[in-house]
Amino acid sequence: MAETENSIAIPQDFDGLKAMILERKTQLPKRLRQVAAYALDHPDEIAFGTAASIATSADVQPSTLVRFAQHFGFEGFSSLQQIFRARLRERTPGYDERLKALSGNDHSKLESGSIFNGFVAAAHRSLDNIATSVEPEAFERAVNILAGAETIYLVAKRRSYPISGYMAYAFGKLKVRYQMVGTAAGIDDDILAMAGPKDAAFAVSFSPYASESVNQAKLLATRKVPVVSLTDSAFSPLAESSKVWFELVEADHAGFRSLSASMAFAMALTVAVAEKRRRITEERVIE
Amino acid sequence: MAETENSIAIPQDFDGLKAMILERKTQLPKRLRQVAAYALDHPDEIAFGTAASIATSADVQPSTLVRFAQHFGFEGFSSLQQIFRARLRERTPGYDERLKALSGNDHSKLESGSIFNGFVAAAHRSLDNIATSVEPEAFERAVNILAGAETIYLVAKRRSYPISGYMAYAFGKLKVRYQMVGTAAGIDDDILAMAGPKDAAFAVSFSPYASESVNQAKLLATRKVPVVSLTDSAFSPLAESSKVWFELVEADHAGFRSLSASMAFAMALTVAVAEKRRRITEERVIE
DNA sequence: CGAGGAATAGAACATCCATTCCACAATTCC
DNA sequence: GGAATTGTGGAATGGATGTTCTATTCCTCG
Repeated sequence: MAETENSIAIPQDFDGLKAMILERKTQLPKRLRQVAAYALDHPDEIAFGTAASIATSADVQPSTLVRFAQHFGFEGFSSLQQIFRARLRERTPGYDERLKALSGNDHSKLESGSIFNGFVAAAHRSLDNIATSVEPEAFERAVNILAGAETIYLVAKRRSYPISGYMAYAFGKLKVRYQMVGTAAGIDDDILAMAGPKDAAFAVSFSPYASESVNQAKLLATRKVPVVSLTDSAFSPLAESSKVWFELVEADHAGFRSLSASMAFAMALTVAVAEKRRRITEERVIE
Repeated sequence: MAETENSIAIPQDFDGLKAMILERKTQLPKRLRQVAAYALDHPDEIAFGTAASIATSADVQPSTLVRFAQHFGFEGFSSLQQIFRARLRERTPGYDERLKALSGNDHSKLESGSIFNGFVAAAHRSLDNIATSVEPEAFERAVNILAGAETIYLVAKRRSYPISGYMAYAFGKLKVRYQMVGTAAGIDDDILAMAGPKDAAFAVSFSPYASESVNQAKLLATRKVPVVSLTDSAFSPLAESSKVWFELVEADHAGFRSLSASMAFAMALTVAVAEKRRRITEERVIE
């Protein structure tokens, strides 16, 4: 038997496959057309089912599925199935278009360009996730806790440090009293000793969790200081010390995780807290 | 062996399962907790993978996966896997609807929600701009300059400080020698006095330009230190001191400019420099 | 109408899978 | 500190899976 298709490219994504199926469906033999119709009508079934179960549903033989896949250039049914699974994986809206737009620009021609593109794409993906992963109610509670605090303690190390660095800058501008923890070594405990129930803390730590940050958050929690935290897993040791915590998974490129979503989150939180404070103060003045 | 759980209901959907896992995670044995963390962090992997492949990824034995499933009342791993698959099934349709849902999501109903949405949107806009505004050739030149330097001096103040803060962290991880300028007051001049033509500097400053940063960049330029800079206007005083400079306009929300694009840029630059260095070193070794 | 070739069904096969089982290690509880 | 219990790793196993092969059926065209 001659190779059915090796001159024309094998579809790499679902859209490409769909287009190819539609293009050829009239020339397809009876059973294969039957499979084609079923595949486009029940893509989820193809993604999750086994060849046997799909064959039963589509009322064909398992071998027909294999032949179908091979007709479109795949090695077997399994490799065709990957296309259907990938479709479910990449559910983020607008993501595909963005990626295509990126890879189409002239950055990719140069050596360092793909690195640049990669990080921009990772940042986009992170931001796409953040809107769904952060619950508005939790955000509101976090804002209330921090807005009610006399002093806000900022806990972050290493990779998370830039985030608290920004918040420190912004809080300063907005005239919100804050205290950074962990800038100079040794005096952290003294600083934390001043914190009390009237204050609040914001801690950031991503895996691998800096043990210092975790311990400081724990210490604050035992001192009845309400802690709001930002982390990347429900299993983060930070979560247990926190009154409110946010799970925020940053996309990565080449193993370097983005900070864009965390940054956006930090900005929003900072400004929302300042805004809330302003309102509280005004109400007090009126009364 | 006694039935682990038949008094309490078996989770029927992903949210229920997630809640139960979080509830019990502290009591879970070591390996099972490992699986729990992996499962919640990589739900897609669980949905599509085989027990063997997942076990390898999560660094446990396949049998551990089965025991994990049974601990939560499932008959075996396969039935637990159904939960993860159902989760993907349910949230497939409607790319367009999803996009709309995002912009009109329930964040906006709450007080602080619009602030949150605003910052995420601003970050997206910034990133959309960055790909067009940064010229690949310039980026390549910047990478070459910094990769050739003995020590990289990082100059940034105030709002830009988090950017150099991240770069310092990443350079440290990547074993690239760097020196931050402007951390402790007073000794900056001494630090800068050590810089020479063999080194290079990366300066970040957005309007209103911190006069310190501008002056330090000037000083470095007169000492023949090549300067790469990131700023937001062609008229920036930084530009004249720089060998290569990038104009990067961040979108803003409520007057607070995003940092997401700058951050992505900084990450890309950092990694690209490290990558280039690695290559240079390898070539030297070969010769 | 009947030969030739493609398409198909169904069985056979080799592979891979989830699960079970058991010996050993770790932990807990007297 | 020893006994009992629980947790863990790794091999064994029975079953199911995707694929291949071949006999048969179904078209098509002379």
